[in-house]
Amino acid sequence: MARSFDVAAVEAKWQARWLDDGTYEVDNDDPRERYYSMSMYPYPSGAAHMGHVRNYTFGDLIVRYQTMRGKAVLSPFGFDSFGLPAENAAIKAGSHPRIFTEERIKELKSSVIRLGAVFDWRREVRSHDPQFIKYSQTFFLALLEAGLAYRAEAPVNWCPGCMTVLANEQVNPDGTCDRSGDLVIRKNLEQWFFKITDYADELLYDLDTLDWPERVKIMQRNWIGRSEGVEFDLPFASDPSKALRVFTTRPDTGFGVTYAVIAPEHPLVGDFTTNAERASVNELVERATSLSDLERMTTSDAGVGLEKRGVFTGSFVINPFNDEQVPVYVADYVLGTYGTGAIMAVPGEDDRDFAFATVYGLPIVRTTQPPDGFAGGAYSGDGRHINSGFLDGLNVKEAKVKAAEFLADRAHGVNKVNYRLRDWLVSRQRFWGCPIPVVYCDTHGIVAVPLDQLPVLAPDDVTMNTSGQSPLATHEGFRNTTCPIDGGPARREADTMDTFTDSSWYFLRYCDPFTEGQAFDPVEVAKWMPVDQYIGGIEHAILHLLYARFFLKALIDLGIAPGVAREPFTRLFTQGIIRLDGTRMSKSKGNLVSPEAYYETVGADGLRLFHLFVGPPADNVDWVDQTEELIEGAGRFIERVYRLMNYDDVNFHEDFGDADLAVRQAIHRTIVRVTHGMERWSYNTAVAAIMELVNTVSKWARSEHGAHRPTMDEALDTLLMLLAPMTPHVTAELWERRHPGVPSVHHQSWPEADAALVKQEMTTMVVEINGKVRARLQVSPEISEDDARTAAMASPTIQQALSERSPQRVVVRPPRLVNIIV
RNA sequence: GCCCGGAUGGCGGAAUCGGCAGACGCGGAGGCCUCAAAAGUCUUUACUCGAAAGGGUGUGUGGGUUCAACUCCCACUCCGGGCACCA
Repeated sequence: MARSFDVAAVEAKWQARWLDDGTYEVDNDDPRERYYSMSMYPYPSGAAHMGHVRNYTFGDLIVRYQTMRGKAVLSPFGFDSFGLPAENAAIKAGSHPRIFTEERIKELKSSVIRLGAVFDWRREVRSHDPQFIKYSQTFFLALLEAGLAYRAEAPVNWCPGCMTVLANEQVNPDGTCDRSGDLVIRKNLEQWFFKITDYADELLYDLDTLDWPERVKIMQRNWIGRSEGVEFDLPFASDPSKALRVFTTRPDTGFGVTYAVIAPEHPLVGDFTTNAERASVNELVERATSLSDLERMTTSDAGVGLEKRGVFTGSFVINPFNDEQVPVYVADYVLGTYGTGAIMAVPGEDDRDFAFATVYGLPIVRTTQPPDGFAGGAYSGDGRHINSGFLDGLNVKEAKVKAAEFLADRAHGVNKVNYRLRDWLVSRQRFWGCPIPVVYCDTHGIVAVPLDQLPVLAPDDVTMNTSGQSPLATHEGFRNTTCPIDGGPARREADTMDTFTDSSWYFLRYCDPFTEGQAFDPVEVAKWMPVDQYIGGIEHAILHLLYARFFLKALIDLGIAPGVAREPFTRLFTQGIIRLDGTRMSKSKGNLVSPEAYYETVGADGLRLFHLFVGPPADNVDWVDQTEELIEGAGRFIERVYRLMNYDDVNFHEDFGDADLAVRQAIHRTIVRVTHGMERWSYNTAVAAIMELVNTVSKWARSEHGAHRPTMDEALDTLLMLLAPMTPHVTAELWERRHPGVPSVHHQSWPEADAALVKQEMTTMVVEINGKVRARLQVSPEISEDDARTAAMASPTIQQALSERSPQRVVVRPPRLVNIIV
């Protein structure tokens, strides 16, 4: 496209100026009302791709808009610079991940600047910065001291591809690694955990206070998986002094218990197994515990026709509800890590139990009356209880209460809440992460590295192997140290922390990276927190957002972070993804579209405008052939604005006429529409409103009648201000030309609409006959019901359409509509 | 299987409350400008019957509520996403 101005030069000029002038730097003692807007800090993967562009376009629009609204806007940027890709790339290239990472940061940073996105770069954060490491380690030790970080042996998810353990959150539902796609296997290892489960309830209930997309909240609720139930004893039939403890959410179905199941990992498996059954039980236990989760699940998938696997232990327990003996099975569909690791099985009301009972020929008893026509197997809905002794006739809710009381009396029953959420496993057997700052001493065990010795930094001369051991473990100089307590020989922890630890507090560092010797001054943090608007990808709906919420709550409770808000992100916005050929655009898929080429044609402004206009920000964008034309269209629109500003051929006149008044009204109605769009993430309609105004003004200015000059000035200035957050370069340039020596358009106050001009003096009223539009009348918006009726009936077209017919009923809704029923 | 979200012209999408369906843009068609093209500009563009005036139909499908439904209710189809032995 031939441009009437040098887009690249104009954009370069303004980008340099915003940086040089520190236009978007904001001080902590700024007296204006505060607004904290941030996008999720990116993993530095090199030059920005279209997904970044889209993300930062929205973020930048908010920063510039809120600034024009008179607020002190905190707009920070940083890099999530620890992580596996850099380490793997460094191994491949025989280089160091730091070198690799810092190159990528440079690329990404410059392409973010090239987009025209503005930040207070003095606050830039990098996870691998020694200062940042120091404070991550400080927080680890604070959690350790408070008992919120602990070391335990646990069956963990081990990814053979990544050569590290993973958090539960990083394992896909099919049992593969979220990152590498390898099949994750189970290993028993000693690992570090953060006790996020202490905060399960708060993490659940505080979701209600957040202005977040509902689906993100739902995902977190499901992930936390709170469930209320009863834990109670099933006594051994052969030795009533011993019992199998089980957890259930449906104590009301107790009369339907026809067997019990114990997980293969359960410590009492041996006690239950009779000699006759020992061989088959051992075989099942061995198989179940050595299988990957994927294999374990695919061979026994619940209720979808695949056979559940289990064996009879030879023992029986007594159902306290009816004193009947029921057999105990070992089966791999019961998890050792949830509840008590054992269940009462109710095939009549539970799908999984039903499937198992069907295969093993176990009795099925219904205890809830299903509705008429119910054709399924297990029925888990509400209904009247049957076959249930003292519970008969009650509904589920009533029966639960009574059954729980009964169990409390008879079977050591207690009400119990269980969560799906597990503690957060933070150890990683990798190099490129924050070292865990503890040493192991033969005498004193786990000893924290003293604060004055932080940060513990990894040495550079480490062989980045992929042996499955932490690379740091083989570096003797690092590994061998002395015990801080007795000075005796000790070994350093060789694992590093999950990088989600870094992203759990970086937003606090942004608030105050200036105070020496502290991660941040809580007084300064309190000025900014919580984040007013957080923007990022839906892929972080659970992991990052849950961890960060936990971390802030913990830091507040430890007295480290200020307690101004126990939730870090008041409003969350998750923008849509960009898809190419139906799949998500990503570096790993190699289907990236680079923004570079567009900077040469339509500029960053054109690209930004396209992203704002193409559809609702939350929606996904399919990158198709037509997309190029849409981007061209955005560029064309900017051209039109540019030309409109250079109004050589306009016929100006002095008198203010009706046509000029109409333009003033259009200007002020546009202000309302655009402001509205800005406030509710409806940028596509805000852009449309501005386009309409440009069309109106163009037509008017070139009309024979000509334009009233002050009105033209008002139109052009307003247009520039409304567009400024969207296309910041060209608007800054045009504003400067129109108003030399006056502060930039970005320093102007957001325009306010004049209510008198927004008000319509005439509006269109529709007249319908039998719900079909037959006439449109111009009426006053304040028209009375009677006048509306009279006007409608008097309309010639209506008269004609009615002819002989007489209205049976007339619905009048002034000033919008009159509907005549005949 | 369960839970969310969605379905509107050739395309992206618009329509605070139940009250003018299709704003705005892309694409298409035609005109102007031009030696010609590009750029620009003007007109037109849901479908359909009609020469026109004018009429009919139309927001995934089928029902319902209402004077009036893209919007509310019920059932279903398809698409996207999440969860999936958590007892």
